[in-house]
Amino acid sequence: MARAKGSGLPELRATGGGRVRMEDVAAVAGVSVATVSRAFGKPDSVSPELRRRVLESAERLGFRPSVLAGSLASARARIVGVVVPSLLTSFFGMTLEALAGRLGPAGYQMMVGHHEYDLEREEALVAASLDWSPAAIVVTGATHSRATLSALARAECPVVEMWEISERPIDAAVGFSNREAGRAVARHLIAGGRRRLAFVGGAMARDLRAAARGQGFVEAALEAGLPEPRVEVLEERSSTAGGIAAFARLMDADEPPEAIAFSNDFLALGALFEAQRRGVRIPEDVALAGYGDLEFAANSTPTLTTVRPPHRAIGTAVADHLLRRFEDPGAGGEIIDLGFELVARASG
Amino acid sequence: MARAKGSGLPELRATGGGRVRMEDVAAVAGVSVATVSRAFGKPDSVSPELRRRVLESAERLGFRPSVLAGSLASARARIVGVVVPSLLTSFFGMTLEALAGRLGPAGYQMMVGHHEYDLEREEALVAASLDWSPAAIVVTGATHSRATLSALARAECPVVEMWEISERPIDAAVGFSNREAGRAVARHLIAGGRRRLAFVGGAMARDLRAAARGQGFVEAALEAGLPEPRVEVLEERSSTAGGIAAFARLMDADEPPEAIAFSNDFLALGALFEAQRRGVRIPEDVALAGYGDLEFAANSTPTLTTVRPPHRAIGTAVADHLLRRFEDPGAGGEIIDLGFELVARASG
DNA sequence: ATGAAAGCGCTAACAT
DNA sequence: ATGTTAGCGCTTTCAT
Repeated sequence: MARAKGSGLPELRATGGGRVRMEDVAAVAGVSVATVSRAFGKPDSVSPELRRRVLESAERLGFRPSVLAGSLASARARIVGVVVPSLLTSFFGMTLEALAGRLGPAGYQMMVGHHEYDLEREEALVAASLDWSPAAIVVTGATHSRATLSALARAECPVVEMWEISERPIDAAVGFSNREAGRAVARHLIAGGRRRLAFVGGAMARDLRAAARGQGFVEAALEAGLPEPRVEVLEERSSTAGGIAAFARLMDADEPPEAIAFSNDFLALGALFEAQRRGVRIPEDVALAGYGDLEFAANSTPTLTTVRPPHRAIGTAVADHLLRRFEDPGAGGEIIDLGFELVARASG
Repeated sequence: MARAKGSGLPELRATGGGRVRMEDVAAVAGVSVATVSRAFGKPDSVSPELRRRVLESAERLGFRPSVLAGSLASARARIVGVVVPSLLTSFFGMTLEALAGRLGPAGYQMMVGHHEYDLEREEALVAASLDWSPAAIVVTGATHSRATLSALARAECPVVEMWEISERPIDAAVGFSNREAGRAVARHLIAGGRRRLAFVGGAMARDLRAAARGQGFVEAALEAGLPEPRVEVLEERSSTAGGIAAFARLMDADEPPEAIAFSNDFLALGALFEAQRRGVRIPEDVALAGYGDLEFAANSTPTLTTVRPPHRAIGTAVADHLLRRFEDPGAGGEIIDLGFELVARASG
């Protein structure tokens, strides 16, 4: 792969093999590589005339800076590693879209990984992300393995934990209190006159935020002087099938609950399906509440009472926080509580 | 940030500032950087003894190779750029999870971007991906802008188009025929004795695969000698709200259809909700069919007839195809038709 | 099997 | 404002 070296003649390079480098652009524009680099990186530090010439030459040659080389030289890659539990739910999808929506235009790419609520896999993903010297790393939740924690603490970039807020985050946290969300649902159901409550949680052993909601739910019931709610723990996460099974078990008990809260709207949807089959009236016979405020919750028959987490807002806030810190490396982490919203509808 | 240079003493480096480089590991292990590089990159080319020493020293120092530097030096980054329309539906989520599930263990990271079915945004995402010199790039669908097409054609890496198969893909294609899927639904409904058909499509102007299904649906109806199906095009994609509105419009018409196919299960779910409200019996009064075989389709009341696309299989097949080509750079693109499955249930 | 040395393509001091 | 010159931390010939 022959290539003209040194102060080349300002000719167009032959088509074909070999990538176009800054050196080539510099030669054609009649400037140094530093100027070309500046014209792209900090346009204001280059005179309008030269900037024009550089950009024009670059355009003519079809030059695209190698972000790999740029990252290595500047010791910072415009990558943000994002680690979420799953790519299947619209929850994290919303957050990712909001995140990418702000990060993309700012020139940052997302490197995404998912771990199915497995802390060991999270560990591997965090390590893999860190290997790229990312500009920042975003993880989900406030609970991590020892190794993840120390890797994150050692990281030379901003670290944000999202979807849950803890008192002492590693660096920054953006989310809301899942426990409070659980309490809010219980209080709402209790205010509706229900006394025998139940909670159905999907994969709470691994999904610690669902577990936190369940915990808050039970707490609030006890504080209100009600009998301890029955808690059904499902193996799977968020499936209508799980909701159907749990609903059936609960309603077939000697003393069926008067209200059931689910850790996910899909679970509640399953209960709606099963209630319809059984002729159980919602909310007359039993009140139902979900979590997530997925699109169908507002349109089901009956419409579903649920909790709306700040999915998009989390993504936007994380992005804004990071962009601010990229601009001002002096800025530190912060805790941003975005809250949640209880959406009372017909089901309970 | 002081750092010992030259042939250092084989001491442990001081804690704190500065990253551990191969040079440090080499010094401690008493070998050259080349050997350290080989010990990590091609372990078989290093004697067992030295390999052990290198790995041990690396471990002791907490050394992690800079993949940025490695990528630059070898001119290939272990990144796969993946561009999907959306991160909100489990369709692409499934594919992404399957893809990451195979690519991750092989040492490749996914760089994900979404474009909301906007070909211009796809163009930008493809360009941004290419800037990283990825090992491969995966895009969704077979239709792209001129610029995207030429950028992809010029790319020095495998390019795979997924979720649709075309006769002449840019390089490789993994998916199924959306048009055939539409035809299959129509044939199924017709076989059930329905003659007045309708199709409800979400955002078909942009979601070209949904449009292809609609086209196939209409074609099959005409071929069967039926009157041309009414086609309702919705602005939004896949919402129960849209399904409700379309169902209402269709059923309020002078001659309501005997069967309705939707471009998405959520649309059909909305119709189910609305039918329940109106007391319209499914499938007695009107048959309903969806697309996607989302989890709830098997559990709704009534259960939903739908088409199951090979979401996971697409991800796995794309990953396998790529991994094969990474091993054997001589291998070329291929067209992999994974088919789809019509799942007949109670709704139609 | 191992080492020496030359880059990979760019950024960032440091000069001018 | 622009150019010169070191690297960034690896991989990879090419020797030995």
